[in-house]
Amino acid sequence: MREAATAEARPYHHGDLRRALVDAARRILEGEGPSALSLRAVAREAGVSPAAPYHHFKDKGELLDAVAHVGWDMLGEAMTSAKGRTGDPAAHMTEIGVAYVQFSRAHPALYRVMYDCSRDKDMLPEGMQDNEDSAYCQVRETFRALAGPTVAEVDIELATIAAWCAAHGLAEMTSFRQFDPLKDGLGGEEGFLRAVLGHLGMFPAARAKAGGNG
Amino acid sequence: MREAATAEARPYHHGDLRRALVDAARRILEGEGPSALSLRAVAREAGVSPAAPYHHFKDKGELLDAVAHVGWDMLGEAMTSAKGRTGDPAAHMTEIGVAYVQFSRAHPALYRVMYDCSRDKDMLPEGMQDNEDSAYCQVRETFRALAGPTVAEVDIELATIAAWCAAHGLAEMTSFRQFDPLKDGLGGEEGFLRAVLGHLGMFPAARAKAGGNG
DNA sequence: TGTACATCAGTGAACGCGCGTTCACTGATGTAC
DNA sequence: TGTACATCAGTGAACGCGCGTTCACTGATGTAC
Repeated sequence: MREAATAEARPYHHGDLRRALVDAARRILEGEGPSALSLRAVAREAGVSPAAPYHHFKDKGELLDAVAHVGWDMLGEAMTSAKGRTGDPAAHMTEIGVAYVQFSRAHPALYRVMYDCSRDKDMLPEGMQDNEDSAYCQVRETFRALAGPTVAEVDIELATIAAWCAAHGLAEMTSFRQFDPLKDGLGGEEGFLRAVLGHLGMFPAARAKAGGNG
Repeated sequence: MREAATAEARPYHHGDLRRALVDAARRILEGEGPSALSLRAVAREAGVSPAAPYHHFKDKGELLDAVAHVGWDMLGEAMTSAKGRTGDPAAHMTEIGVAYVQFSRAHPALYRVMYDCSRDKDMLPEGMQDNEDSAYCQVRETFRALAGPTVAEVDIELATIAAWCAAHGLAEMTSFRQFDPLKDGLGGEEGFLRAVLGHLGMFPAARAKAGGNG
């Protein structure tokens, strides 16, 4: 709000334009989707000239990277708190999976940007890298805790990838309207998510909750 | 080739411009990726004026839809022939899954367009619709054959969705370079695909082939 | 078989648009002495 | 405490670009008689 285009008496120096630009970009994503996210539109939304962003970002790509970074932070936090919401370790993976898809549903345009940024470079997005605190590592450590010491490292890695693929696929599919009747029959979207995850083998608790059939 | 920009003695009337435009679009996708796919570029590639496509397509979107249509046809065929390549019904799902991901790897830009076309409309892409011959129905019928008559319809539907999500997620993840070492350790990309699918529960034959661990 | 004419499928120039980026500039801030 | 000056972070106009689409047009084709 403070950074909106209607900046009445903003001083010449903004103070925190970098952050304001990232926020403006997010607002545009929420409101108009990824195709509206131009550098000029971001500057406009932040109430600043089209050249101003260049004092904070090398080019458009660098701004997008910053936006994606915020997105991965948000997703990581959503996953962490979903995990903390249940005391049952066996349910951790399912809760993380549900939280992942729900994040993508709540911020579809941001979610798109998070992957698009890295796809062009054929590089893993930030949240999937082997950093200390990445979202991906969170999933892997959850698997490791569930697996115990006898399971081979490569299998933990593969299970993590498999779960990630499933969640990402579900995140992209869930938006399609044709699934609405099915969702209604399963108690809403969350019921649908748990039912699908229950069929995926990585999410045993979801399977139980969804009725144990299949 | 015949429709390429170097059209020496093409007659005034093209004869089959509609098809030539779709082919040109596919050539652009293969060579330069989705971001290069403008209506003008397609016309250029087909050796025709920028206005010519409007005699065959209402607008750019309609051309893209036609390109996506071809893509879904190709994918459906790839899945059918993968299924036919093994006599073991238990392996059908896995072979279809591998074929799916391999198609996306062979035609990454086309694959993107196939989904992008429908995402904007929040509608299922063609290949996922409940048509007689859609790729999606092919998967569902494969599940139905494996499941037998006691399994509830909704579970067949959910299993189909789950498998589709997993395959789509894997298709999008497999391109990331960071997985290359893992692929090398698993006998190349196909080994990697089978190993990940083997962790996904929908693909029991892959699990067996990948070593049965996990 | 010839001819008039409607229709089809192209051309090429032009429209307005928004984009990413650069430029010379200027106002504000911070620092050395 | 003042002052000179370097640096920082903005401005606003302009650049060239490629885009989707429209327009009046024209060449080629097909058809009725």
